[in-house]
Amino acid sequence: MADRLRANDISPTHQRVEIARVLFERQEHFTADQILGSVNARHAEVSKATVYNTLKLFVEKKLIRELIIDPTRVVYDPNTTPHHHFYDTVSGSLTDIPADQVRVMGLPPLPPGMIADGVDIIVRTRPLNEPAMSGPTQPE
Amino acid sequence: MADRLRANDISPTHQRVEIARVLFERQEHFTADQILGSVNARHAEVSKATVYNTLKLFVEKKLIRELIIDPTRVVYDPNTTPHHHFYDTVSGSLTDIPADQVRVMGLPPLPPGMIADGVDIIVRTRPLNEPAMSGPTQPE
DNA sequence: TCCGCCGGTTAGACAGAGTCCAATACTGGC
DNA sequence: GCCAGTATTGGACTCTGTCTAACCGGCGGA
Repeated sequence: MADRLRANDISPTHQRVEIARVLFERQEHFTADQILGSVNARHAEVSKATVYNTLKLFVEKKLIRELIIDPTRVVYDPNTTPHHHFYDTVSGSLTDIPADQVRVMGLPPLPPGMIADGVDIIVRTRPLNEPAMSGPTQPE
Repeated sequence: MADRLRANDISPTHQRVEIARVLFERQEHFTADQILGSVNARHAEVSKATVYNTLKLFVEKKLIRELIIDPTRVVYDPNTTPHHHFYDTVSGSLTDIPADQVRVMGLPPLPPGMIADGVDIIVRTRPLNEPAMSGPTQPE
């Protein structure tokens, strides 16, 4: 794991390795808070500030992606292959959609002087029986 | 404007009408805070709580849409025709993309027991010269 | 060995968006 | 005009994320 960080130009401190371990061993979507909890679960030793610093660093170095989907919290995604998401507006859970099958056609040209930074597709879903969507996210 | 609210099953109180006026007269994207400011620009007449209550109500009644694009604040969109967005990650500005030309192909079937609630496409852009963004998402 | 540098970490204060609550004001139907 | 139910309100509160200033520790140089 330390090597993986080194390969991405990140000096592998103890804390960073712990955080990377949480992110990459279980290939899931995490909030900063969940990572803070997971890392400190056994016996605690990473601060909130470091978690935020480290996540920001990992995003910069493209080890993870930041997902803006839930109005209340940012989610970090250790899967950096191109993909999109199903978002269950009731439970708040995310499911990956591999991008290689997906094709988007008919997008207009970018505004002048701009270049694309990425295309995100979010398919919002809800359980069949659920009355309707009023408020997103009801975690757990 | 009162009629427009009544037509959507909303009793048109003064506050709601004021808020609706801000949203629909200028056809732009607004944050809750901007609306609070706009409505109270002349002299204070609507409280923060009411702005949030009303926006939530309007979303429920489908007079406006909620856009989750910026990590720090929700944006409300008075344009309810199907459309997507360019998002300038540097300036934060949003531009509409009419949906009628856009076609998405190859999406996998929904997870079992789920129905789609909508598909959002966000094309993140940045100015040509801008040194790259530390911010959101980097697919493709 | 000792020293000083410097990147990394930290606690806790802080900021901003949004929610909650209990009291009060208003609206609409009669 | 009265009343019941609905809407509004200020203010306290929560939560996520940021900032700051102190501190820690590894490493190179003398």
